[in-house]
Amino acid sequence: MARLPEYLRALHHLAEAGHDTVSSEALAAAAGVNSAKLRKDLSHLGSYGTRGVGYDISHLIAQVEHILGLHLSRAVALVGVGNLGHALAGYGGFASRGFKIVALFDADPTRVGEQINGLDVRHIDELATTVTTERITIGVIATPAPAAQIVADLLVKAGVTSILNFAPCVLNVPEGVDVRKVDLAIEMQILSFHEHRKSAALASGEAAA
Amino acid sequence: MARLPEYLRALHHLAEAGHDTVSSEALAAAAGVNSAKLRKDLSHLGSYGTRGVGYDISHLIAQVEHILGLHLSRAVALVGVGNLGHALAGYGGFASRGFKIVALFDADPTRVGEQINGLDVRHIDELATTVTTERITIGVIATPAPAAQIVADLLVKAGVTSILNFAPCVLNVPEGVDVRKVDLAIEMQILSFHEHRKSAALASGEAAA
DNA sequence: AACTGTGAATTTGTTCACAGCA
DNA sequence: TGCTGTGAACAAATTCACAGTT
Repeated sequence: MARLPEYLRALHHLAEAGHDTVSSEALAAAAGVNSAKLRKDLSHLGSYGTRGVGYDISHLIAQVEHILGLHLSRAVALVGVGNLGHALAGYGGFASRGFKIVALFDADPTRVGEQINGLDVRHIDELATTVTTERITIGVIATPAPAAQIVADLLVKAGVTSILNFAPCVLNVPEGVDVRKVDLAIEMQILSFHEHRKSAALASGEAAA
Repeated sequence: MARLPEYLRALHHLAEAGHDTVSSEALAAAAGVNSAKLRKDLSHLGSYGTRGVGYDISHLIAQVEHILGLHLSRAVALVGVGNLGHALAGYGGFASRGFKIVALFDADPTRVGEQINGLDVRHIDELATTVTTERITIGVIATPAPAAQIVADLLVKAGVTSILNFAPCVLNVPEGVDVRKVDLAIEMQILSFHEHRKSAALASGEAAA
């Protein structure tokens, strides 16, 4: 379930604040969801709550991390160390939440050899070998759109089975490979849409209000 | 509808490739969705297709851009020019798709005055004034989590009605303010979940296969 | 008394399948 | 004939509401 990571973040936050247990109501508020939905989600992992009390935070954290496979710490390769890729390579949020970027690649020879956060940028020709030797299973694509499909094919061929795609394009991958897409311009456009609706509603005199 | 931006991107791509019209089947493939879903989505904007032919690309682009409010070009403020904020400020994908970051803010005085992409980083104390004078309606939060709610409150108070939040936390905002969240670590954790499921399926001998 | 877990009701979203138009 | 637009069927997700446990 795609909401478990959000619950996990909220749980860690509560644990750091010194709490031992939490009710579905409180956890739902911290995660920004409805409490019934949260209970239903958690009940799918098994019954880890106590009626009248709530959920044991550290126990629930362990359960959720196990479901998400975060006890295993998977190796990640990042391809494309341009503007965004550079920031992702240096982003502390990955390491602190269980992911380790173990290799950086770029097609531009002038970038190869550069060091970012203690990692050398390697040429993309080395991708296949490195993915194998470092046992990389997750790839992050932060290249321009025209290169993204080529990189995706390389990653898949090398054995990567999950891809996080920041390039603004749809990737074609074989069955069994998971792709998640993050398109920053699309996020902005969705906000623009809401802005547009709001100003239109105002202009038309809020007849419904 | 949240899929329109994806259709728009695909349409622009087709237009650049020299196409004039496109069928729902082809456009759906380019956008990575089912063709019936695409037709239903587009039919909500009105009937802009021609039976037997398909959709006129440039006409449809104009319609979709209008629905999304992209003909208006809204001003954007970015708060937090750390690692990620820096990359976002320099990200070409915003400008090329109709958004203009017009102001950068940070709380750290050592960063104030720095220039990124021709924009001065201002101190967050100037946020309220700048948002008003520059008519900013969209705010991007790229601060650490503990600062995000404070920044969100500042933005809302200054008149911003849409927020794109990159900080790993839930924001509380009043009714009428839209928030979209992008959490990079959560994206990775969702991939980790799929990886975990796949390796579990393999280990248990793929009894279903 | 407080809170979980869950059937049932409801809403929302997706896909099918085809009538009807160019 | 090729393709859109859409009613109807289907599927999924969400929320309600409350029985049951601690």
